[in-house]
Parts: sequence; C-alpha cells; structure tokens
Amino acid sequence: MKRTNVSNNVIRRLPRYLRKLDDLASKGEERISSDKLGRQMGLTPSQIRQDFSCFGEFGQQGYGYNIDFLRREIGQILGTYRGYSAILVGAGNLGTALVQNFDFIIEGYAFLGAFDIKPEVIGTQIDGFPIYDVKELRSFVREHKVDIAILTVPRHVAQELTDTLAEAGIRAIWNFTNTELDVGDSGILVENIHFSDSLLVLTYHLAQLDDREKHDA
Amino acid sequence: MKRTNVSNNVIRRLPRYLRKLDDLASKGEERISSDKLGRQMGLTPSQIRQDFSCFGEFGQQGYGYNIDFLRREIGQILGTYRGYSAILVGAGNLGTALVQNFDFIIEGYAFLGAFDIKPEVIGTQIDGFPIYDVKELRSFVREHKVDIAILTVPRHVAQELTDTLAEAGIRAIWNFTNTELDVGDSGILVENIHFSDSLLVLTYHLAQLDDREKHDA
DNA sequence: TAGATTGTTAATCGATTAACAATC
DNA sequence: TAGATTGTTAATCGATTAACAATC
Repeated sequence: MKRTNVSNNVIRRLPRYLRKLDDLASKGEERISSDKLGRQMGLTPSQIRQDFSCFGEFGQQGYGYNIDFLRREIGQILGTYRGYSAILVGAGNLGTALVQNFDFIIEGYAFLGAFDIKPEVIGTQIDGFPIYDVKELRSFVREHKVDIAILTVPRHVAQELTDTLAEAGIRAIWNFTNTELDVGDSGILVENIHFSDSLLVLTYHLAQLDDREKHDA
Repeated sequence: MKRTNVSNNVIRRLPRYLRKLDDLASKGEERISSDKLGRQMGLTPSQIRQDFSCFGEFGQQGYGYNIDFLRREIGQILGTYRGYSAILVGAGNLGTALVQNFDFIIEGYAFLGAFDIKPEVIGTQIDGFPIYDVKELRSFVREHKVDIAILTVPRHVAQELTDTLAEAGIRAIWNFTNTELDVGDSGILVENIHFSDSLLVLTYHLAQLDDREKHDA
C-alpha cells in the first residue's frame, strides 16, 4: 500500500465504492470493469482507476476487478476488520436507532454497549447490548481501551462528556450532537454529523427549481 | 442573484456558513470580515468572498459582512423561509429522533405530521405532531401538496413507499433507508443519508494512525 | 493469438488562492 | 482623509479526464 497523500475527495468516495461492491456481491456478481462500475456509479472509468491506484494494484488487465477481492481490500483500507471497539453514549431515540440499524458486528467493529444517565434505562438492553450507568463511562473506556464513542446526547452535556471521554483516553468521537466539540490538542479524531446540512442542500435545489420555473413563466 | 453554474462544492459549504453565522449571531456578534470568518472556519478569505459572490454582493468595503443580513440571505438561498412542507414516513426511533431534534418550525419548514403502519402508534403524537395511518399517505400528500418526505422506514418497504410518494406527487425525498431509491424520470429530488460512510472515514483515519505508528516503531 | 482492460503518464479542466483596484 | 475590506480578475494549484503502452 502506497497511500501517499491521498486526497479527501478520494477518501470520501471509498465508502461509496464499498457499498456498491457489497451490493454487486450480494447480487452474485463476480467481476466488474472500471468502465461498467463507472457507468453504474456516475463516475468516469479513469477516476475509478486513479482512485484505486492510490492504494495499490487491485485489478487485472483484460479481466477487470474481482468484486470479492476488491471489497475486502477497500474494507481493509477503511479500517474494518480491525475490530475497533465502539460504545454508544446516550441511549435515546437516535442512539437506539443507530445501534439497531447497523449491524456493528458484520461491519467489523466490536460494539461494547451503551451508556445513559436515566435510571429507568440503565440495566436494560438495546438489541441485546447492555446499557450502563454513565457514571461508569470513564473507568469503562479506560479499562477496555475503547476506540470510538458514538455521541448521541443532548447538546448541553456534549462538551462535558467529551471531556470525560478525553480523560479516559478515547481515540475518536462520532458526533451527532450538533455542537462543535473542543478536544484541545488531544489528537482525538472527531467526525461530525450535521443532518440539517443535507436537508438544506435538498431545499436549495427545490428553491432553484421554483425560481427557474417562475423565471420561465 | 446571479447563480450561474454554482459548483457543488460551494453549495455544500453554504449550510456550514449558515451554522457558523447563526452561532455568531447567538453570541451577539454584529459584523465579521472574510478574514476573521476564514480563520474561524479554516477557509481562506478569498474562498469565502468567491463563494458569496456566486449569489450577489453581501458585504461592504471597509466593514465586512453584517451577520444578521448575511445569514438571512444565505437562508434565503438555501430555501428556508419558503415554508416548504415536510412529512415523516416511518415513526420509529430514527424518525422520532429527527422530529424531536429539529425545530422544524424555526428552520422555516412546515412540518405536517408523521405516517406509520403500526396500529399502536397511529393516532398518537410525536412532539405534538400527529401520527397518521400510512394508508392515508397518498391522499394526504396529494391534498396538501407536500414538498418533502423524510423516509425512515425499514429498507424492505422503502421502494414501495417511494412509488406511493411519487404517484402522489412528492417533490423531494430525504432518504435514510440505506437503499438506492428508483424514482424513474419523475424528477423527484433525492438526498441520501449514509451514516456508515462517515464512520468509515473515521476508522480510515484511525487505521492510518495505527499503520504509521507501527511503521515508525 | 486477439480482445479487453488495467495502471500510469500527460493533458485538460475546474477550484482555490493571490493580488489589487474600487470604495465604504 | 487613512485604514479596512470588499468583489473581481489573474495566477496557481489540484483533481479529473484522456490516451496509451503493458499485459492478462
């Protein structure tokens, strides 16, 4: 693997490739050319070959790419199969939905459980995973060397919990709280999910259509 | 407003600007220069001025940008204030979380209610909004000329409901089902949310760190 | 072997950055 | 008026596309 200066654009396309390849695999497809893949994904074959070539040589002249091999390679690049451990912080509706929708085990992660502050949910389960008292968060993260925290708590406690997680040595936070988290110089990786951003892009296009129509009329 | 060939990159930055400006406004700030804004957002002042100039002239030499004016302008561009109507299709954990977390009214949309198939939730409420029987979905969308459907149903019924929505004349679908929806040539706008994409980007970086460490060691 | 398709080098295109005259 | 900062034009940089020799 070369992986010298891989651009953000390329990285953000990798999960899309993975999804597409999983889809093709589930349909029983065995191989695909950059040409076909490009047509199916709305990308040029050149771009696909360029993207892959950032990480190695996964194809074969005259044949194309073996789907099963390629998806494992891309999965590897994206860090699945490494058994990164994850916990959920905040077992509300959103957190519950996330745990139920992902099959964390299939995705190659080790999901260890959830944490919440509400007495009535502590000790119960989500999808078979335990819900612990948030008081135990710090020691749990430390003990189990948890890699990733999925943060789905109300925004007013987001920073407080971030500090706790940081002290306990968390490595990455997947942040659903709509707040800018301050992780200082801890080097903690943060990936923010802003739902509304994509809704706004949608309404931008709606507004575009409306304006153009008005203009034409 | 000129709006000639605005690139996707620019459009995707607009919601970020809006969030930042809302944040500044809530802190009581009145004006800001492209220079300061750039430093706070990790963008160059040039880029910010270029981005805004796609849509008009919102600043003033020697002064900068009036925050309140600018955020209203960007909101306008993004189609807030237009009162686009939205419904939720699928009142499970994820849908419930979305409705509870957004303040749809503040965001400038008209949220009309949710639809579900489960008898035990039909007739109840989420956050004060009614939950209707999914059987009424088609006629409701038609009657109220609903603009946006937020699709948060299990994937195996996603296409079926998409077809219903399409027949009823929906204009846009905000798709959380992790399926590629087929909307034919209806012209329906679809914006897909793939949670796992961003998790994979996170673990990519984790894996990067691990590999580099191993390499250095 | 002939055909298909890769990985990569070179060419093009677009997006970001720099510079600066205009002006508040 | 002097200083600050815009909007825009030109320069640079990077990403995408095209082309093609290598080879399965």
